[in-house]
Parts: sequence; structure tokens; C-alpha cells
Amino acid sequence: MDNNASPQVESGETSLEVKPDSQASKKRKMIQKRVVSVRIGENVSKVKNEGLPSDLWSWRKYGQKPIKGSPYPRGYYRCSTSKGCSAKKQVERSSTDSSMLVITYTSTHNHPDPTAVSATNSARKPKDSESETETIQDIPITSKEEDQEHVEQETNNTKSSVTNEENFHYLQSSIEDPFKLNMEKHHIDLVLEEKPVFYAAELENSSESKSEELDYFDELEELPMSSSVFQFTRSIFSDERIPVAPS
DNA sequence: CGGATTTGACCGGCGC
DNA sequence: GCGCCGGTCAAATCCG
Repeated sequence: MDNNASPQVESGETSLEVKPDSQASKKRKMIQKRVVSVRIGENVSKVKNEGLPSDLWSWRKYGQKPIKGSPYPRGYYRCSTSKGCSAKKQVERSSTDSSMLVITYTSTHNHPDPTAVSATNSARKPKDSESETETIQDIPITSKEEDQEHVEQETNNTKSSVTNEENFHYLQSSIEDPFKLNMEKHHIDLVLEEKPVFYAAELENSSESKSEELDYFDELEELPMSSSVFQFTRSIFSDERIPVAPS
């Protein structure tokens, strides 16, 4: 079941994935969302090092639904650390790049970092951060998308600094439809295994976001690697890699 | 036995 | 007004 890349038969939309219309549409109310693109290797099942900085929290999956336009389903996670925590996370796979993970964080935590109390910021727990891995293994990593143009394979090529910049802008501008990126066939040539390739923060002051702002800032503190990520991203442009988070 | 995960159904919003 | 899509809840199941 590897060549089955057309499970979009839930509504009768037998048409191809060529549906460049699901964009420019603001779904519901746009709240503050943070989209983090992470590139993973094929041996993700075993690689359980420090995943995402925000993954320190415990996530409980509360739903999963196939997304139109993507052969991979999207997993919905909720913070299980605290009962009153409204923090949510959405993990989905790239439609063209099965090695690319798109994690969307919504809302914020209402409790202190549980790991920070025991793991601080220099040591991590070799047990958590599995929610990510599980989601990955749940999806067939068999990248046999020859039905289109198998162009995402060459993504490993090094020397697309320009492309990187484009992607960067794209992500920053269109955070609500990262899929467009995939369609662009321009991927970031990263050589990382499980490191955030990109970090975008989108604040939407629709009407009244008073406490939310505080939360947002508070969250920044939760991400000790946020600065590192940025630094890392910049390094990519210089075709240079820096060892993040020493084991 | 408890907690987490899974899968299906239901609801809400938006588009046409 | 109807249909489509995304998101959430709830019950059942599995694992620790």
C-alpha cells in the first residue's frame, strides 16, 4: 500500500489533487497560529532525540482527519499536561514531501513547563517527544509519488540558497496555506534529521487579544531554542550548519 | 486499573 | 439552501 496516494474519496471528489482554489479563504476566525516545518529522516521511528522545542509538553491525540489535497491525514493533539490547558497542536505531512512535517500550534499553555522543572533547558528527557514520532510512523513513508514528477527527491541538492529565501517569504506570508509551498516544488535543502527548519509566528489581533499577547510572550520563554532556530535558519542561507542542542 | 490512542459521527462555517 | 471541509467530542480498544 505504498502507491496508494489518492485516499481523497471521502466526499466524492474524484478529481486530481489539482485544486488550486482552496486558498485565499480565511477559514473561520484566524487566531494566532504558529506553523513550524520540520524535516525528518526516514529512520524517524528510531530517532527520538530532542524533537521540537515545544514538544516538551505532553500531547494527547484527540482526533485525526484526512485533509483534502494531501494524501496524509492530519493529527490533532491537545496538551495533556493540564486539564485546563487549551494548547493544541496539529501535525500533518507534506503532500509532496513525505519527509516534511508541518506542525501548527494553536492557543497557549496555562501552566508552567513541566519539563523545565526537572529537565531544565540543558537536559532533555529521552522518553517524551514521541508523539511526533508516532504520528510519523503512522503514515507510510513510502515516497513513491511518481504519479506527478518525482521532483522532490532532488530537494537534497545543496545550492538553492535562493529557493530557501523564497520559501522563507512564502511561509511568512502564507501561513494559512503552507500547501502552496509544496506545490511550488521548492523545498529547503536541509540536511537535518529532526530539527525545525522554519519557525513562523502569526499573530492575529482580530478584535481583542489582551491576555493572548501575554501568553504569546510567555510562550516565547517556553521556547529556549526559538532563537537558536532563527539562527539556524539563517545559517542555512550560508550553506552552513550549526550543531544545535548538544546531546 | 488507568491513561492514552483509535475510529466514527456530529457540528459549525464557508462556498457555491 | 445544500454541499463540502475542517475540527471536536465521544465511545471503544489497546498498552503499560
